[in-house]
Amino acid sequence: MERRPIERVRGTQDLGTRGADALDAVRATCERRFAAHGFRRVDVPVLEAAELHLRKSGLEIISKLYAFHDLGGRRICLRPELTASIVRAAIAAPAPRLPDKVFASGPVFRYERPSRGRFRQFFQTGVEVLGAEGPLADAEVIALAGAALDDLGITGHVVTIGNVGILSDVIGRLGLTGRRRAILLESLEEARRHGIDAVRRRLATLDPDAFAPPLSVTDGTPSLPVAGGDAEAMARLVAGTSPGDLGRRTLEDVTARLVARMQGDQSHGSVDRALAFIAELGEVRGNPDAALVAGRALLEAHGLDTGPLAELEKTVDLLEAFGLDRARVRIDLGLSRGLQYYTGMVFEIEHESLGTERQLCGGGRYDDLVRVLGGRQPVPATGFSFGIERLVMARDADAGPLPEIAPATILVVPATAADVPVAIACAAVLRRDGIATALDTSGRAVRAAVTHAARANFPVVVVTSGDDPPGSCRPRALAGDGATGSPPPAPVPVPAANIGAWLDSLGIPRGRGGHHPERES
RNA sequence: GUGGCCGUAGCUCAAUGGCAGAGCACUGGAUUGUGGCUCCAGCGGUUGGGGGUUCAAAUCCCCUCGGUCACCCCA
Repeated sequence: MERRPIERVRGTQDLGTRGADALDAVRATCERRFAAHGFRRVDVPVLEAAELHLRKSGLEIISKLYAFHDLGGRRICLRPELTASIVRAAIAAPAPRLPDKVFASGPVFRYERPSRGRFRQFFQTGVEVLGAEGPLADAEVIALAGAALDDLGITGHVVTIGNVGILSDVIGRLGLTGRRRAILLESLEEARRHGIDAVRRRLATLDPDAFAPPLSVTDGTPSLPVAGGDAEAMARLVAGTSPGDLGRRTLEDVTARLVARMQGDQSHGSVDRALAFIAELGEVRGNPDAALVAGRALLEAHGLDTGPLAELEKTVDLLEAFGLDRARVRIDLGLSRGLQYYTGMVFEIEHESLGTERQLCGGGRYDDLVRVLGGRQPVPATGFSFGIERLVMARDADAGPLPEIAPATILVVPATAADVPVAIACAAVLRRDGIATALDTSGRAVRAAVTHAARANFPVVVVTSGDDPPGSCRPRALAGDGATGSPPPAPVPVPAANIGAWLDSLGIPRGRGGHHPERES
């Protein structure tokens, strides 16, 4: 029989009490902050139809999706994020009133190469505001993320804000649509990191027609080196047309119109103009004041609507009213973020201590998602998600690791084997009093049990015996004001029902969650 | 997905082709009903897994699994 231990699945982690407590504490701190701002908890499935995430995030994401066929032959996936499910649920059961402010937490899954701060299963917590448009809603969620970080004691972070609506606007005005539009939209960061030529190369690979040379007509013989057989056939058709049939239009004019009609938006000039704009847009970043000026200059130079930039400016101004430190905020018009459903404001929060995987938070506005996922009414929406494991790492870096939490406030130890029933009864009384109480079931000597209690950070140990007056026990403080640090005379019996007040007098909290004062650092 | 580094006791690490070890932790004892310190003792390993070279492998080689760092991408 094979006895080799089963190994953990790659990219997952086993958390002991310390790690699990830290994750839970950080999640709870975030959720408390969300709730304090009027957000309400929702919960959505880990399992979803793969179609949900494919439709939302595009086919590119399929390689990172944990997807499989279930026993009924349905295509299922483990969710890679929470937003899509929340929106799906909101379409299925619309909120009675908008805006609907919700938060959700839970594990998500992405098939990626694991590294420090990156796992295949990890926890997210985040908020969504459904049914609210405009800079105020955007500013609120950004500030909410910042407030949660403040609550956690995280200080070494930077908030970067962009707006993909600007580029989206320009691409639309240039008449670029469909796949080409999608490729251009997602190339913002690529342009900055690898240069505009890298984008050009990728576009040429994925969409060979994008850079078709201009049409030319010589001697009445159209030469149309446009890729695709239909273009040639059309050229012959046009060439065979007598000039008299063309009215006042030239042959070239008609051909160009036909090409445009047949090939939609494939005008190479538009693509080149879009690429040039993308290259410039990616350079606009820095502190809010300077970047906003530069952004406005760029848009005006291209004769473009400065509306999206004005919204961005308003968002940044509102952040100050929300109490977010402006020194922490940066503008980056080249920020596009990976997931393609953002339509306006986008933002991310990075932490200096985390190395390559430094992003704590990502979010933005997604006004089209409800429609994309089948909602009948368009619902403007905005939100963000934290990566909780990364929050734990950032918190530890800025404020030191959380102190260990005691298993319980009191460890009840039977004086001898014969005293076990008394100990059980005593523990029950203490718990009824709201005091987290563990029972020592090891059977070891009292001295060893007390040593164990001290090492395990129990603030109080209680020894019970049938020899004491009924309903009483002998408590001993291992922490707090009553701790002496050396072997004392044996404590006197105290009625178990009075232990709560006794704990209060020593400044020891009753529930689990108190920390051993002498062990904190 | 590409490339580099690493993997030895529960944890942190030694052992440079020649007996697999230390500290911490854990268990018991030193006062048979009360402290973390100290002292004594004990427990603890297919050296990630598999194959190869060698008289001899934790050590060298190959494969594989896992971790990690830099890219890519993202929380």
